[in-house]
Amino acid sequence: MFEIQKKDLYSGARTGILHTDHGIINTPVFMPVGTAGTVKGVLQRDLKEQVKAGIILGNTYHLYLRPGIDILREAGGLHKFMNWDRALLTDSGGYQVFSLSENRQLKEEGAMFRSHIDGSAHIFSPESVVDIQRIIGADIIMAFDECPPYPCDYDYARDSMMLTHRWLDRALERFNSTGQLYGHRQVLFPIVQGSVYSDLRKQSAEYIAARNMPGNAIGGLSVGEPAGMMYEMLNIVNGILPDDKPRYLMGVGTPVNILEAIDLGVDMFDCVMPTRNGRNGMLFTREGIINIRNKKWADDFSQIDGDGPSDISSYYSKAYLRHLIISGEMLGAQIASIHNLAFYLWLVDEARKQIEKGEFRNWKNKMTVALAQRI
RNA sequence: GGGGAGAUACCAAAGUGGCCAACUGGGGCAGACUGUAAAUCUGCUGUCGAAUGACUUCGUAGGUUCGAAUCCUGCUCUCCCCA
Repeated sequence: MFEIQKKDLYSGARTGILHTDHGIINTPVFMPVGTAGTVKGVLQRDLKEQVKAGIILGNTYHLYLRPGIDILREAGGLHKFMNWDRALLTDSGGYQVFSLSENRQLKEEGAMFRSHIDGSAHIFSPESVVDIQRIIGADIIMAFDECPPYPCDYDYARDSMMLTHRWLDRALERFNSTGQLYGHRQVLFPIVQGSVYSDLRKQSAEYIAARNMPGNAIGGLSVGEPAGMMYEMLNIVNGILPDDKPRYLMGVGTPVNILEAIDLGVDMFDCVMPTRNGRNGMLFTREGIINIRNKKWADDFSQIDGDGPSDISSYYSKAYLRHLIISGEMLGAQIASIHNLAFYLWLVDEARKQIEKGEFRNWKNKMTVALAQRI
């Protein structure tokens, strides 16, 4: 499924190709988040033509609650339902165990949720989450895990990690005893946990590596811990996870986080930041971060990002986009989302080119300074 | 011409003797957002100061009172009803 093309001599960075039945994906890759079967505010057409996304995310928890698995099955899976013929990855709902923690109870069997929509009670188990993801039909599906919060004491982190491991083995059993429903291949990625504790991360990475799955994910990071801690954990984990399998860092992150993680050997990313922060007026550019709501852009009629990552980025002016965002116009959210996503895709694509040229480290060091800047 | 109501900060609008530099919306300015319960949330918004605080404000000019956005009088302006 995955083949490495080029390894950087001076860092852990590498380029690769990920094969799916919905197209091949060059790594490093950024995957736009489309929780409820839509990347918020962005047409599928624009995901292809402007953003140039080869793979996007959906979320098991959200899709299970609405529209529900019956509709998804009837539709023939999420690809058909949303008319997306490129690759899909579904998150398992593990993150919702974390983010909706007030509405949930954890047990060995699984997690009891209360729907954020109507308060109704539901149970997710490692098995049922595999079943649901079979019905959704994503190319890559995720094991059901617990994403512990930060800070998190050692005992909780250890117990949580071990629960995630037990859940993984149950998920694998279910996954291996069921098949795809729609004629294309599905693979399951397990998830490394262990909070910010080196020995737990090591233990978890070894456990996950031993399952010999087609790809491996790293979860439970960027939940509030300092970035340095995240890099430290990545360094440990990536030293253990097999080289010849893609490594997916879940939920990360800022452009700088992504470049640092690529440096440490991560291949796949997703994050709500380009879309959510875009809707809220934050734009990512090569020169740094723009808060387009700031008054200083009111009469700046230059392109949002001249010579930028998408046609949209150069088609509209900063002053116009500011006006739209300030006015709460939905076109503003669309433009900002498309631009930011295109920027993220450009960033990882450029990283890939730099790795191929053997100049990744130098380029990254230059870029991280500019990218973190507020302009 | 007669009768009535009103004038509060950028806008709207509370407040009717001390807890008022003045509720609340909106607007403005800034911040947050990392496997999306987020087109959401937070802070500030008279002047000066990092702050304790100081100073100037509730149409306008006076007055009553220890104390006035609030009570009294004159003036200016606005709106409504009748003719």
